[in-house]
Order: sequence, then C-alpha cells, then structure tokens
Amino acid sequence: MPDLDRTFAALSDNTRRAIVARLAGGEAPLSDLAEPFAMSLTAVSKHVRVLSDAGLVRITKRGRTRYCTLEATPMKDAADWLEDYRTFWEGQLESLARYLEEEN
Amino acid sequence: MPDLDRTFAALSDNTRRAIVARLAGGEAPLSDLAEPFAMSLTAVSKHVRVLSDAGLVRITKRGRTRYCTLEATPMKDAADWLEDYRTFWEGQLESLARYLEEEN
DNA sequence: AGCATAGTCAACCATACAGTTCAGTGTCAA
DNA sequence: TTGACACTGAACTGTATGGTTGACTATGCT
Repeated sequence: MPDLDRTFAALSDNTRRAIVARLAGGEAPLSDLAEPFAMSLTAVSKHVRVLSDAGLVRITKRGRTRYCTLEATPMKDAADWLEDYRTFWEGQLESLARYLEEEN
Repeated sequence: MPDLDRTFAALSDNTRRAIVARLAGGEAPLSDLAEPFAMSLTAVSKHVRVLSDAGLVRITKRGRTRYCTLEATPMKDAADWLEDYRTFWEGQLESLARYLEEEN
C-alpha cells in the first residue's frame, strides 16, 4: 500500500495538517494558505505539492492563482486503516479503566 | 502536536504498519516480528524503535528476548484527528455519487 | 507598455530515514 | 565453560524532507 505510505507521510507534518484543516473549510489559493505560516511561499508550495502527490489536495489553476481543494478518498482510506484497530484500543483502554477502578 | 507528527510518520511505512497489524494479534518477540521480512534483524529493530519512540509499541525485556506490545492511545489520537474530517469526505463522496447518478 | 501579483524552478544546506555490515553485550542451555 | 541465541550499537551509504534564496514565467491591472 504505497498510497497509505504517502498519505500518512503527508499527514505527519504539522504545517500540512493545518493546511488540510484549512481546506476542509473550502478551497483556497496557495497564497492564502501560506499567509498564516512563518515561512516562504516556496516552502508552503512544497508542502502543498506533497499533499497533492499524496492525492489529498487537488490544484486547479484559474488565472494566475492556484486554487487548492481537499480530496476526500485518501484520508478516508487512512481512517479506514486505523479504524480496523478501534476495537483493539477500545479494549485496551477499557482494561486500563478497569485496572484504575480496582486500584481505588 | 508533535505527537501526531510522530504517530503518522511511524505509520507511513509499510513494514511498520505490518508490524502493527501483527501486534494487534498479541505480543511478539522482535525476532518473530522480523521473520516475515526480507531484511536484517537490525533493520526491523530500528523500525520497532521508531514505533516505540512514537509510543505505539511498548518493549519489555524478559530474559534475552524483547517482547513488543501494541499501545493503543496514539493510534486512537490519530484516528480521532482523521475522524474530524469524516463528515467532509462523506459529503464529498456523496456528491460524487450524485454526480455519477445524474450522468447516466 | 510597464509594474505588481502568484507562483514555479533550481540550487543549496542540514537533518532524518531506510537499509547494510560487523562487532559487541547479555542470557539461556548443554 | 562453551556456544548458540536475541538482540543493540556504531559506522557507513543513499535518498528524502524541510527549509532557504534568487531567478524566472505567467497573469492581471492601469
């Protein structure tokens, strides 16, 4: 699953997760995306390219600006992968709860 | 959220996801974990360290073998982060479904 | 035509990562 | 006590990542 590789890798950076969060609110031009960050536009552009390579963001050029939109599917795939372990961690956290319970 | 950074980074490798999958079935010694992979034990040991640094795996030494167990919480955090976007991608995939519907 | 805006490209730097090999440590078993 | 087993550590290689700057392209505005 090299797709999952790239999806998780894309999400392993705080800046990129912030970009994703921002794009969940709707499409935005690159320069708008870059504005909140204390780094060059080039750097943000690279981050967006990583997201785009991972298929999480689609870039459409209108005039001189690039509009970015969030792409759902890869994130769903990642969530689905994690979801398979939900029962596991729910069980584990429940055990923890029981353990803490008994400790009192 | 540097924790999420490390969690997602840890999950961005196929080998490590396979290790996680394996550990979901119960604790296992390092050498058992390494066995299915066409790489050195050292390499697997490094992978496990990455998982351990990210808090996804706990290593307990009994005798000369290291037993690895899956640790729930960080994966839950990652899943929770992704879960926030579920409504988003469900909406988007629904739009896609409607679009495909209308195309016929 | 001329300038500002939006962004890419190329080159560079430092750090991290995935993998190797080889040598070493610690533990169990005969 | 000798040897096998289960690792870890150190050193090295190649490649990726996150960031910079400076030059360039392309579009829009006046």
